[in-house]
Parts: sequence; C-alpha cells; structure tokens
Amino acid sequence: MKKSIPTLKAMAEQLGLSISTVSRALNNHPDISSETRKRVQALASEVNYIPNIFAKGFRAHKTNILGVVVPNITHYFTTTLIRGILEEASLRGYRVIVSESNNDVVKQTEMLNTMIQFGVDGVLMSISKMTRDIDSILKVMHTLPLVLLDKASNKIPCTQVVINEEEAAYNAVEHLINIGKKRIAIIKETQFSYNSEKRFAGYLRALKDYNLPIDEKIILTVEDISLTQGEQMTNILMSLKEKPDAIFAITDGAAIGAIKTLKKHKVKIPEDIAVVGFSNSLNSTIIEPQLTTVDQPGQKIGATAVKYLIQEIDNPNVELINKTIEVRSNLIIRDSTLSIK
Amino acid sequence: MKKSIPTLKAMAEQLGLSISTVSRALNNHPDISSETRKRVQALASEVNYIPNIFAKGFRAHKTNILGVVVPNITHYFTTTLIRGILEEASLRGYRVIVSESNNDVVKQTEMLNTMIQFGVDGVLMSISKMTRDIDSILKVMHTLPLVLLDKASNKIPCTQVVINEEEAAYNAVEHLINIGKKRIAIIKETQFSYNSEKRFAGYLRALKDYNLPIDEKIILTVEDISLTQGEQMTNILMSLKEKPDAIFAITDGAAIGAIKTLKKHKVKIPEDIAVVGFSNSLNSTIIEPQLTTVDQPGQKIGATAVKYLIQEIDNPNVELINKTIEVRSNLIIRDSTLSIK
DNA sequence: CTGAAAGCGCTTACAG
DNA sequence: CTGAAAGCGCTTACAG
Repeated sequence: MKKSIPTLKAMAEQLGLSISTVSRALNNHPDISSETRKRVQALASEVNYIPNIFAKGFRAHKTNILGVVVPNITHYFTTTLIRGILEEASLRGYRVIVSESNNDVVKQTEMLNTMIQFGVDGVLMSISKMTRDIDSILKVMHTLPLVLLDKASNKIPCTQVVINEEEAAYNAVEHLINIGKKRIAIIKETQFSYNSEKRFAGYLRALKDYNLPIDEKIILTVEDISLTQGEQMTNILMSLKEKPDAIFAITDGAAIGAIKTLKKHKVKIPEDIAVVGFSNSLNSTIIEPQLTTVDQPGQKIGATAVKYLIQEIDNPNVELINKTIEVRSNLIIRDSTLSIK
Repeated sequence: MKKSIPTLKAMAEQLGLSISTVSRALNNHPDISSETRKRVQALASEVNYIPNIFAKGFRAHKTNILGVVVPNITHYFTTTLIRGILEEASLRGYRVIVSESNNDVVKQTEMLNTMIQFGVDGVLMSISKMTRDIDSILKVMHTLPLVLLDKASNKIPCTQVVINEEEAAYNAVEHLINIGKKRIAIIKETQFSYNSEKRFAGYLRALKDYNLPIDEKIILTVEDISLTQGEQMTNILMSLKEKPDAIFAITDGAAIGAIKTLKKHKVKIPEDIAVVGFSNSLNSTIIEPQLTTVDQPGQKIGATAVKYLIQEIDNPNVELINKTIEVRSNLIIRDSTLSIK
C-alpha cells in the first residue's frame, strides 16, 4: 500500500542516463549540460524525489542529526531551550533527536549511548542534577562533540552556554536591598545543583557587598526544589523568632509556594516580606501578587548552543576552546517586590 | 582529536576473522562456535563497540526513528504528550525527532517533508490549527505511516488518538448545570480548530439534554484563543444586559483570563459566575480561586499513539483500519465551580 | 563452523 | 559532457 520512494537509480533508468549523471544534475554540478539538468530536475520534481539523507550521510559519516538530552521536558524553560535548538538546527539543515534523563544519572548515560548509536553528529545536554560521576560524559566527549547548556558543570571540559547565574542572583538580591530589605532568606538546593550553587554565590556576594550579615538560619537547602518545598520552607521561616523581610527562592515554583504560604499567614507582600523567584515561568504572572523574577532567554541559549556545536562538528580537528558563554538575563520587577504607593 | 568509532571491519582484522563472522557472533547467530563468539564479544565490549544503526537501517530501509510534529512545544500539555511518546518509543528501540509547526500550515508541510527526507519510519502529528488543505498530509500518508494525536481531523483517513473531547465538554457543562447554573457562556475558537469544535458540540448537547436555551450572545468565538482573549471576551460578557452565570472556556488560558477579569469586576466566583477550563494546566492550581478543568492524560495519549504507529510500521501491507481511539479524560472539580459552604 | 560477495542509495575521483 | 566503479558499515543468502 505504501508507494515506493523514488531513488536516483529509478530516475536514471527512466531517463536512460547513469546514476552519476542524475546525481550531478540534481546537485547542479557544472559539468552537466543544461538540457540534461532540466530533464532530470523536471522528473525529480514530478515524482517528488527527496534524497535519502542517510545514504548521503552514511557515506560522509554524517547524519545531520543533533541529540538533545534534558532532565525534564515538561518544564517551561526547557521547552524554550528546545524551541531555540529546533529553530537554529532547522536553519542549518539539522534535525533534532530529543530525550529525557528524568534527572536520573543512569538514564542520562543510557541516553548518551543511544545518541551515539543513532549516529548523531553532536550532543547538546542539560545535565541532570546529582551528576557526580562525570566519567560517562567524558567518554562521550571522546567520540562526539558535546556542548552543555543551562545546567552545566565546571568539571567537564567542553563548551558551555549558560546564563549569568551568579550575576543574575546578585542583581535580584541587590534589588531587594535597594527596596530596603535587610534580612533576606534564600531557598536553594544542595551543592550538586549547578544552577543553585551559582545563584547562592550571587546571593552571598550581594550580602557581603552591602555589609549584611549572613545568617544560616535563613539559608534553607532542599534536595529537590518545588512549589511544595517552597511552602514548607516558608513555614519554617515563619516559625523563626527573627523572620526575614524578603525571600529569594532560586526557582519560580518555590517562590510561588512561598507566596501562597505567606498569604495564608496574612503576611503583606511585599511590605512585610518581599519575594523574588527565578525563571520567569508562565505561573509567575498568574500568582497574585505577580512575581518578580529573572527572565532567562531560553530560546537564545538554545540557539547559541547549536551554533557552537555545529562549529565543533564542522571543525573536528581544531583543538577545543571550551569557552563558557554567558547569555544575559534580566530581572523582571513585579508586584511581589515593588510596592505601588 | 575524536577517536575513531569501532567498526565490524576493524574488529575482524584485529581478531583475524571475517566481517561476517564477527557480525554473526555479535548477533548470537547459532552457527558460530561459542569460543569465537566469546572472543568477539569480549573485544566488542573492550572497545565499546556500538553498531552503526544507520548502516543497519539503511540496508533494511529502516531508521528506527519516529518523527513528531506539534504546533507548539511550549504548551505544557504538549510536553506531556511528548514525554509519553519518548518513553514508549524508547522502550521499543525507537528514537524521536521533534519539530514544531508553530501553527503554520506551510511550515507543517515543510516539517513533514524533512521527516521523510530524514527517513523516519513513521510520523506522529498534532495538526496545526487552520489546516484546511489536507493534500500535503495525504501525500505523506502514501509514503509513510502516520498517526494523528490530540489535534486530529475527521477528514484524514488514518489512525487518530484523541481524548473524548465531546464527552468531556458535555460532562463539564453538565457539572455546571448540576451546581445550579442555567445561563452558561462558552469561549471557543472557529470551526477550523478540531478540539474547539468537539468541545462546542459537547456544550450544545448538554444544553439540549437539559432543555436550556442556546443563546448566540453568550457563544463567543475567537481566532486564536489565549489568556488575553479570555479577558476580552469576559469583558464583553460583563457588558451584556443578561449576564451569564457560568463560563465554559475551552482552554485553561482563556478560563484564567476570565477569572482575572471577573475578579476585577468584583464578581463572586463561583457564586455569581462559575468558571470551567480545559487541560488541567499547571496554572490552573496557581490562579485563585483554583480552576475546575478537564484533565487530559497526555502521556497516555502519546504512548498509545506510538503503539499504533509502530504496529503500522511493522505491518506495512495490512490494510489500515484507521480507528479513532478515545482516551478518557476526567473533570477535576476545584474552587471555581464548587462553593465551599 | 567460517568466508566471499552482493546490496541498501548516494557521491566522487577517475576515465574517456 | 557522461559513465563505470569504489566505498560508507552492515546483514545475509550462498558456498564450502
């Protein structure tokens, strides 16, 4: 029931030409007479000839496919990364195989291996939280160009495209200080989360620069940050004798959990306690008050990562430079920090 | 700098065997002596041999890759579809190429063509809104197995995996009637949106079954439904002499826009006007009051679609049955319709 | 039990 | 200007 897909051979027979000539005619090789070229191209469009890119790539050891591994595809920010990747890849004639690691290190390695098996030309990866064992990733790098994006790692010597995490967090905390906050809590993750560590560093630097004390009691660390964790941590903060006057949650989810809990406690936001999140997720404008947060240009990060990856694919013998490219993010100020007088 | 990838030929030379023997040994062919088999397999795992799936697939006219085309990858529901697709595909040894049509019919056709060019074994698609020209899709069907999911079309003769749109909408409206609502507005899209039409049909059937009048003035149709459109349509509803006592928005976004607008008008939700959405998006529990909505099992739909697609791939000559498979969805009742006494 | 050879669809250096 | 041939990595019917 399926029609047979047209091939060079079939067209060559039909036209009484050799396969080579047909191939050259379609690729606009200068040797071919314009008459032959026209005949071939006419037939090609008539039968809707589409070159088999694998036969092509198989010869050239190239599939024009990029592999993408992300921890969780349902996160809005991740989808913006992917959109950027798809667009840029498409412009450059690449397709994209996507897979999820579910923040599972074993699965992450598995995914990398199938990527190799499927012959991708390079891999883009946001690494899973809790990736302590770098070996499997290093192995991939010996076989294939690899670029990390968003969730990166200082320990892996490859090109990384990230946002200015530390600076963005610094700016967020500085904003809280500027609106008069002096006791700023943070809800963060453990040291195995790249993003969390960077944001925490920005938080610490801002407090130091403005001579604010660092108080362990309002530095809350959770294993796997979420809205629920934001609620729980905020309850802990509300039970303190010395309550904070601001909360910097390193994800929007946790920040929204914080806002929900503060509202239950009848705390005025931002007058009593201001809240800042991170990501500019869709939810951040649904919650009331709307959330001040850091907008991360996911699409740009994705597109940039593709550019660097293809550069490495096209120049396999150039010694790698392994830059870390920081894409700028912006603080979006909304009602959760800005009291409208 | 990149290591050469091990091949059968390289291993054959190293072991002093023929390529055929090495191939058979790795595939556990019964002819091979267990000693040879062991030697080969030992070397294979030592050099970390990974078969080139394209050389393999190229021979068998099979790439073990599925193509996915969705209108918009950033929609949460779409990511759950994709997650289901990725999981099921992975279990069955397939990889997935993803692409976005951005609800652009031309781009959708382009994507389908590159899918063919990249030699996918089959395609899963959520069709773009406003797809009036079916020809390009029918063409694909002659070349490749195609299964539609979620956003389908009665006009395309292929297997379709959808939710029970009509019934779900009926149940949602029935729920509004059960809590005492009698003048139920609907915010929907034009007739070129498959989902909208089905949901509208369910709305009409419920009103008829319960002998409620159908009033064109509270049936609002927009081109491209969104939160903003939900706000605008709700403003229109609030300007009517005879206001509705409930709003059924065919997406959560529009429902949330409705709630935001109703709150501005100081309307009590659900006492004065109840609101129901559709999708159970993440936002639906962030908005206050929390939104009653229809939960769509995206992951299951995705996984189911993969099963049917692979079935077609494996049985190319069986005459297609072109079933429409309906996956059940559930109404999730929350504060926007249920007054807690 | 093992090997030589053909072939999947394409490109390209080599002839003519 | 055109064609015959090799080769990309693999599997498999055919020999032996």
